[in-house]
Order: sequence, then C-alpha cells, then structure tokens
Amino acid sequence: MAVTIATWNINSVRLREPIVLDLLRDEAPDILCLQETKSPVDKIPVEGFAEAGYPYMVARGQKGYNGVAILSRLPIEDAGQRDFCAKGDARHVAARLADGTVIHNFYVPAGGDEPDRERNEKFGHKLDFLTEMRDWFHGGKPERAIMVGDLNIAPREDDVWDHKKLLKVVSHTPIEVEQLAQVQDSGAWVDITRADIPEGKLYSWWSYRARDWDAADKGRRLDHIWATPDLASGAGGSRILRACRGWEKPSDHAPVLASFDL
DNA sequence: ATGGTAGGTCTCCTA
Repeated sequence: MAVTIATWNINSVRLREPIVLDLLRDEAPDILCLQETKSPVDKIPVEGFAEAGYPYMVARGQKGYNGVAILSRLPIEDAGQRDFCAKGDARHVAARLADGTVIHNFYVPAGGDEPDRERNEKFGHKLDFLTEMRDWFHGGKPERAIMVGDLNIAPREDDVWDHKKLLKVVSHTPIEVEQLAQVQDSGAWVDITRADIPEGKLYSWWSYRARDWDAADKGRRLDHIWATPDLASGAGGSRILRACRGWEKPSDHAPVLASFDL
C-alpha cells in the first residue's frame, strides 16, 4: 500500500487551520506531521481536520510553545513520547500504523543565536537533545520506522543558501552537523529527501525577516524525512512545497513530502 | 555590524 507522509512546521496550528486544510485538500497526504503547534492538545481544531477526512490524531502540546501532532486518514494508535532532556517539552510523539510501522515526529530545539554552549544554554540544550536522540535510537535499532520533523539543522552544503556564510550560524555549524550525523548513524536512518533528490540546492525554511524571501532565496533545509533501510527501499516521490511559503499568512517552513510502500 | 518579522501571552519569550 502506498502511503504518503508530509511534515510541516506550522507555527501555530490554531492560527493556520485554514492553510492546513488547504494542504490536506490539495495534496491529500495520508499522514501529516505538524510541529510548533503552540497549543494544548484539547485546543487543536480537530473538528475541521476530521471533516476534511482526517479523523485520527496523536498529539502532545503545551501552552504557547512547541507542540507536535500527527494527523491521519488511516487508523493510527498512540505510540508514546519521550521527554528529551526531562524538561517537560512537547517535542516528540510517535504513532503506529495498523501494519506496525512507527512514525516519529520531532521538533528539535532551535538552539538560540550563539553557537557556544558555555555562553548560550539553548545551544547546549540542542546538543544534549541530539545526544539523547542518538543514544535512544542506538539502544534498539529501529525497524519499519519513519522519522520526520523540524530537526533545525541543515546538514549539507547544498542545504543552505551559502555554506561558508553559515558555518558559524546555528543550524549549520560543524558540531551540529556532526551530531545529526551521529543520530542518523545510530538508527541507520536513510535521508529519504536526499536519496530521492541527491543534487542541487534544497530548502524548507525561509526567515520571516527577509524583505523578499522568494527573491532573496536565503533558505535552509531544516525539515527532514528519514526512514529505516527496510522502508527506504520502497520510498520515493519526495517533494518540498515551496509555494506554501508564499500562501496567505504563511508558516516560515514549507511542507516536505515522501511516499512509502508499506 | 546590525536588524529585520511573526506568534503566544500578558510583558517579553521564542523562533
């Protein structure tokens, strides 16, 4: 069965319910993973999503910050969450499909402005979060698993608009790239987007602060879809929907999609 | 070198 999965940092699910519904109508993914919902779970506008054909949801939330949700038109069950760094943040949740496939939805800390954990505790938090991800996946090699989300790291030179200019900018520093590689190795994860689209610049995020994000095109690929090797062999159809960044009242992130043969 | 915009919440924090 072909299953299409989308991931999108939505930057407030309540404010952006209309464009979530537009995406569901236009692209009809089977599963949509959202990050930065910025809403308690009981205030997510589930009625609209159910009417659009997505009656299933697994989510974690808190007031004002963070928050992750998995919307589905296929039955899913709650597969729990991990409280990374024991801060009580809603940054991870997992769902299980009927065939046993597990989908992890992550919102990795952005890490603040200064790439120095001695001077910026948010950067330390980000590095600690990545270390805990690495150790967690290493503990039990995942199988039939997909992991998506806003990982807040653009690993490759062609994942950013200017590699040299961004070497000291949080999201593309060598230590972050190295730690993300360790997370990927620990679960034998395949970067599905780059397996499908190996060449060329690829971005999923453009800052709100740019005067003309489209013309300047100073983007970064912060949003990822990974899968274990058993599922990667049947994956394809990767896309990043740049046009959504230009929609009315947009998120600063664009949706990333991939299809799997499950 | 700097400041630029956006969202949630309640005065400034986070991205």
